Amino acid sequence: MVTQPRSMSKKDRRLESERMIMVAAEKVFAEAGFGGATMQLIADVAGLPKANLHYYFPTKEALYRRVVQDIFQVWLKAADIFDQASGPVEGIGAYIDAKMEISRRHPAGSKVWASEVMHGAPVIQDYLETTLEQWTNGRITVIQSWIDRGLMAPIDPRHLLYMVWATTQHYADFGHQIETLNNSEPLTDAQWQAATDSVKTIILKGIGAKSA
Amino acid sequence: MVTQPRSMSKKDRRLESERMIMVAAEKVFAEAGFGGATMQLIADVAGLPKANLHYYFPTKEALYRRVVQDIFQVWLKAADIFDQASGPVEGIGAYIDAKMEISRRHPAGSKVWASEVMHGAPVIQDYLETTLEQWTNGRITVIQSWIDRGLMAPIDPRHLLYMVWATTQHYADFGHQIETLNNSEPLTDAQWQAATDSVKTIILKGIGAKSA
DNA sequence: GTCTATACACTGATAGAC
DNA sequence: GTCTATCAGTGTATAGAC
Repeated sequence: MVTQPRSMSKKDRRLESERMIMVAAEKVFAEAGFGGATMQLIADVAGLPKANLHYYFPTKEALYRRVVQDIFQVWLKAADIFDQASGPVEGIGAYIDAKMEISRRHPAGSKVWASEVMHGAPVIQDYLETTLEQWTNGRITVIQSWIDRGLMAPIDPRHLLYMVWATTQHYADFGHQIETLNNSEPLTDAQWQAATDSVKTIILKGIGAKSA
Repeated sequence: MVTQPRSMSKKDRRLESERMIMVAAEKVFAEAGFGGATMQLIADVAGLPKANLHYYFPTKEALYRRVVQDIFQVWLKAADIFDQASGPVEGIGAYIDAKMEISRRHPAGSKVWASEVMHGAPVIQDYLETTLEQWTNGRITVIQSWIDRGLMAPIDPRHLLYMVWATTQHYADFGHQIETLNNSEPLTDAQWQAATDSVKTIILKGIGAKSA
């Protein structure tokens, strides 16, 4: 636990405490799942007594909900880059770069998201039906316009998006398996770059992407 | 619960009971995770009193271990098709077909496997280090030989395998999300075929695969 | 082999002193 | 706001009748 400067306002200290708890919670939820995680363990990782967690978050489920919502925001923000692109090479290439970077820097978040969806999205079903669906449909329109302009082959945009999600998130969600198959060593900078290059090469070539 | 014919031998009845429990366990572990699953719920799904589970499987963990091992066997068996192929179009194409079929027919198993790996493979770490590593290295050798013979582009075979795993398993592990984005309807036969075709088209074209 | 009843441990949540 | 002590509920596992 890090001592907080006394110069902080009450609001800042509350936000700081919440943030510390959520960092610990994300890690524990990712490693143990919602059912396997315990408030005691989250408290230990955060360096606080268990009762403090219940002071800032009324229930375990409320804490979990906040963690999942946070991840979704990070994930959506990374997708902005998509819209600034003039064509599939720039747009999908940059999107793959951004998602691979998140898998590398935020693997716990990706795992919590995967676990939530795998269990039927009991907590974020409404986000899937509103925000995610709208975002997806918007991106499908963009990809379709690239196809119509002859900038890429007539691939179903929806399945292309699924492939990008699946492939990039795999390096976070199945990171343990990948590390085991890498002589139980974490991927080096060069290996992450090689992974990203492989993914981009196969997908961009596979859809016949041309620069705009 | 289905009444068992009295013609069965004791051994057959034991195997039959174990199988019924394991089918229920796979479903419950997939939906709730290891920590969220309860022996009571598994017993209810299997149509047996809770105590019977402990008669056939000493602990919850032992039952879970058997479920994960079973999935791994199914998964390995589907990969045999890889070795009968003369080139990447046949080999990788058939492998994608087989894995998509497993995702469709065995989604619960795929989710249990994903969950196990995401949580650091506490139960099947030894399989990752032995069987999976050997299988992977063998397949890398095959793919490399295709590259050397000019049958496909010089893609890192390891990342190609990861892409096939990620993409095909995504349709099982994230099936709930995909269904939600499909107007909350399960994919039809035609949609599964379109998904499989999209995946095969992009990957085979992306690696510049040629028939042998 | 099968089931009911129960022991024992642990978890989420809270009361109340400071 | 923070912490200790504790409660109520649930979970795994087992004892013992049939």
